Amino acid sequence: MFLSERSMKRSGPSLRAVPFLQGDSTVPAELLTPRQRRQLAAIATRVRVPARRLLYREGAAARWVFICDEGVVKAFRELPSGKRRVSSFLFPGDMFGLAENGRYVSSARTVTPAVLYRIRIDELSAVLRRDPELQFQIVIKVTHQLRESHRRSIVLVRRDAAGRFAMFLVMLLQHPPCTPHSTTIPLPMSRSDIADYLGLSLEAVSRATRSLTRDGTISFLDRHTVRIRNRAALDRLVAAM
Amino acid sequence: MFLSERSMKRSGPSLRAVPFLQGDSTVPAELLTPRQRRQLAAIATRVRVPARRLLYREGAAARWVFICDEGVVKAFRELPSGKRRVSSFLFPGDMFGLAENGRYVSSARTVTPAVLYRIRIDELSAVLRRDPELQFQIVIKVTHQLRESHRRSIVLVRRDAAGRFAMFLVMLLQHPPCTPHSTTIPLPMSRSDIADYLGLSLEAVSRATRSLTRDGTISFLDRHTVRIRNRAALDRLVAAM
DNA sequence: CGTCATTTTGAGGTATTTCAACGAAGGTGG
DNA sequence: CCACCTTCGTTGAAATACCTCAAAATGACG
Repeated sequence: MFLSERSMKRSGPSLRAVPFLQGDSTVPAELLTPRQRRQLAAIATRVRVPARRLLYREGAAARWVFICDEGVVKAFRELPSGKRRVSSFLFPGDMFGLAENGRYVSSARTVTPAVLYRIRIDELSAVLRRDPELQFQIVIKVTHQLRESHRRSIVLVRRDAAGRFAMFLVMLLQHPPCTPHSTTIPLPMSRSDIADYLGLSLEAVSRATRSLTRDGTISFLDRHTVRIRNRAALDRLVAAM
Repeated sequence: MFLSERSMKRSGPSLRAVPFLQGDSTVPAELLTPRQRRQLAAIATRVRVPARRLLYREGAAARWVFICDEGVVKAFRELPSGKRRVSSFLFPGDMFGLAENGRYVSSARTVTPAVLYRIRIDELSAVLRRDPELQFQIVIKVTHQLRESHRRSIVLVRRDAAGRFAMFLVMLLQHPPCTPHSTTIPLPMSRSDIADYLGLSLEAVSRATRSLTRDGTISFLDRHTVRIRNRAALDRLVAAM
């Protein structure tokens, strides 16, 4: 299916999330200890996947859970009308493929070339039941993704395309290779992926980017690289709701 | 703070969710065994809360996690503009109050009189680490809520108010006291709560309900009770996207 | 039964969607 | 290396649907 490698080569999967309890970092941190990573690595296969490759299809029998190690993946659903909705982008340290009744609830496709850890669901279940400490980190991670999903709901309700796009950019700043104050942001996904994620038409995204470019808030080095030129203006736009 | 009772009176908290692995039920099932419920009950306080009572405020130090046993609760955030967004309604069997860095990420308020299990976060952490089987059910529950949040994102992107409201009704059919084929649905929350949940203006919700009433899809027995008169039309509306 | 909050209704303004067409980019084969 | 083709992205103009503001009607509650 994919090019796979012995999982020993690396230290094992990592999970990034903000935990329940206070620890004054605002940046999502690595949750797992080296021991826990090795434990996951023992049941994981590290696979290297080219860009635009379908990982699984909505409704298919779910055998594997994935953890993203490098690259970007999108989880999406096709609507009856043929429209597509991207329910989330998965970045390094994100987990995806958690099923419902043994079936995937959305499809997944790589956006860029990616390196993934692929873990059989039954093996993961077994390991988690054996290692409460590791499982606790999974609880934290899933909860983190739940909070992110709630935040996205707020984005989707905004009526202005530029505001939504601005929030999208700030969201990307939370993920590697960005830091919260990065000024250059890679946009590996296509405009229509962004549109499907933000619940806008492709044209609306295009007009929003153009509008932000024209007023000097951002600029494009190329189509897949944004430069923030006026962070204050961007933050104002994000807060204007 | 609230009226509290010995937690012994009942069998303990219940959690409802669709598990990862197949089990051909489409209806969310009770996850916990009687033993697990007793275990949670041992560290939980059962509190009876009047309607419209604030449970906690966004940003406050998070000491407790809640599990809804009876009634309906809303989790919401206030936006800079003063607008309100309801991020979720919590029904019996739902868990809420999971914090980020020791702080609640949204406020919570009872919609109806409610009975809640209140559990100290540190005690819950301790119990979960001690009981992997129980913790596994928590993973399933949080994952379930994550999927529901993703489904809601699809609702929010719809442009038509009537379609969003129709999906809201169908969502309510998933929760007690409804069954998937119920024809009478209680709407305990106010129109503006629904508006804040669906990302619409209060007026848009009102017009949507009126429109659905006029064409005979639904009718109102009173303002808080909907009767589905044409299920096929409702389902068509839900699917039209 | 009166008061207050909630809900409904009306009219105009605004932003996005849709439809259509053009321009740019990337990949393939001659 | 160039031509060609397909996909992706940009731009323009009209239609649609919701939002906002304002006011009336309904219902809840003491």
